Amino acid sequence: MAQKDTAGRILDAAEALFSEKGFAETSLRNITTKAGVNLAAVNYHFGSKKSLIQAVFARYLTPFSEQFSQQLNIIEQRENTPEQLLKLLVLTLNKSGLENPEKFGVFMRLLGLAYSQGQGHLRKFLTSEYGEVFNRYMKEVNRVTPELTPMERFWRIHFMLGAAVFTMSSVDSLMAMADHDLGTQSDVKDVVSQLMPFLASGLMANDKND
Amino acid sequence: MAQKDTAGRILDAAEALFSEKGFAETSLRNITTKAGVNLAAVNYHFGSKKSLIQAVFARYLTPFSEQFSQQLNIIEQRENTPEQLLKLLVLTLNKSGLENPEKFGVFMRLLGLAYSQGQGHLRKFLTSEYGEVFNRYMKEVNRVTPELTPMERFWRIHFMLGAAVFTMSSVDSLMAMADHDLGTQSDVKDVVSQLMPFLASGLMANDKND
DNA sequence: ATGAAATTCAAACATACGTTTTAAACGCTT
DNA sequence: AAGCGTTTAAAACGTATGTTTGAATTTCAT
Repeated sequence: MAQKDTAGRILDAAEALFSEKGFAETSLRNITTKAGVNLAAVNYHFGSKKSLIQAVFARYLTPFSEQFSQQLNIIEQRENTPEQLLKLLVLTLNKSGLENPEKFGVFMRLLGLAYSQGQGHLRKFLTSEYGEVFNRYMKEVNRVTPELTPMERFWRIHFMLGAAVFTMSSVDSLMAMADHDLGTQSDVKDVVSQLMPFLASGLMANDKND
Repeated sequence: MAQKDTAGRILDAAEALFSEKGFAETSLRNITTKAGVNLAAVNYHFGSKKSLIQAVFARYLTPFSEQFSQQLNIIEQRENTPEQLLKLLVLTLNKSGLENPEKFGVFMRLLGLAYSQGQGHLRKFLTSEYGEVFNRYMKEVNRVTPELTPMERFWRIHFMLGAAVFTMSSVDSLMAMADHDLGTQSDVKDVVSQLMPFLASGLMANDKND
C-alpha cells in the first residue's frame, strides 16, 4: 500500500499537529487537510475530537504498556538499581513503536501536553487504561530507594518526570539552540544519555542540609 | 479601594484563567465575565488578546527582573555555590510580588505555558524584554560549574528548568495527590525545599559511567 | 453481477470566538 | 455648570470551530 487508510492517515496528521501546536490550537480542518481526507471522516471514524485525542495516545501507549508489563514481570523478581529502572523505561519506549528519535520527541511532547492541557477526559482515560502498569513500576521504584521517605520519593519522581517531559517536549528547538550557542551538533540519543545520570543523581541525592 | 480598576481586574482574572486552562482555552468572555467588566474592555485597555497575555507576564516579570538585576550586581562580585545561585532565584521570586505560595504556583504555571503554548509572540516578547538579565545569570552558573562541559551545562540547566516548571505548574494537583496517596499535608514551601537539593545534585552529578 | 454495508463527500448547521462599532456614562478641568 | 477626554456599555460583525446531514461512491460477500 502506498499510503495508509483514512483512519491511519488521520492519526498521523493529528499526532504531528497536536505535538506542534497543542490540542485546542489544532482544528479538525487542519488535521483533515494535512491527512488529505474529508472533514467528516474524523467524526465518522473516531466519533469526536476528544476520542481522536485519546486514540492518538492509545496508539503509542497500548503497545508500550504491553511491552512494559512483560518487562516488569522480569525485573520484579530480581534486585535492581535506579539506573537499571531508568534504562528499562527508555529501552521499552524504544521497543514499542518509538525506535526512531523523531517519534520519541513527538511522544514526549504529547505526554507534556497531556499534563499541561489535559482537560480531564484525557487524564481519566490514561489513568483508567494504563494506571495499573504505572503503579507496578512505582512499586519497583520504592524497592530501589528504601532510604527515601514516601514524601521525598513522590516528589523526586515528579521532578524527574518534569525534567524528562519538559526537555524532550522541546528537544528539537533546544538542540538547535545548543548548536547555535555552542556550535556542537547534538542528537536525541545524546540528550537522553545526558538526562539519565542527571535523573539518577537527583533521585538519590541525600538531603542533609539542615 | 474596594476593588481595582477595570484593567487591573482584567489582569487578575486573565492570569487566573490562563494558568488554569491555558491561553487558547480561555476566551475573552471568560475573562471579562470573571472580572465583572464589559467584553470590549479588553480590546480597549490592551488592544488585543495577545497584548493582554504579554501584560500578564510583564506584571510579574518586570518587578522580578529589576530585583534580580540588583541581586546579580552583588553576587557577580563574589564566589558562590550552586546552592546559593538557586537560593538567590527563589528568594528574588519571593521578593517581587510572589511572596505567597499561591501566586508562586500561578506564576510557574504561566511560565510552563509560555514554553508549551508560546506561539512565538510571547517568546519574542520575553526574550527581548528580559533576555539580558537571564544571560547574566547564566554567566554566574558557568562560573560555579567549571568542571562541566558547555554541553553538559546547557542540558542540565534545561533539565532543572523542566523539573521546576513542570512540578510547580501542577503543584496544586500534585500536592492533592500526595495527600491522598500518602496522607501527608504538604506546602509549596516544602516542595521548593525538596526541589532545591534535587536540582543541585543533578547539576553537579559526575557522569563517569562509560 | 448484484445488493447490502461501509465509507467518502460536499454542504450546511449551530455555536463560540476575537474584534469593531456606536452611543451612553463617567471624571475632571475650567 | 459646561465641555471634553476617558471609560464603559450593548449590540452586531465576520470568521472559525466541531458536528451533523443526506446523497454519492466504493467495497465486498453472495
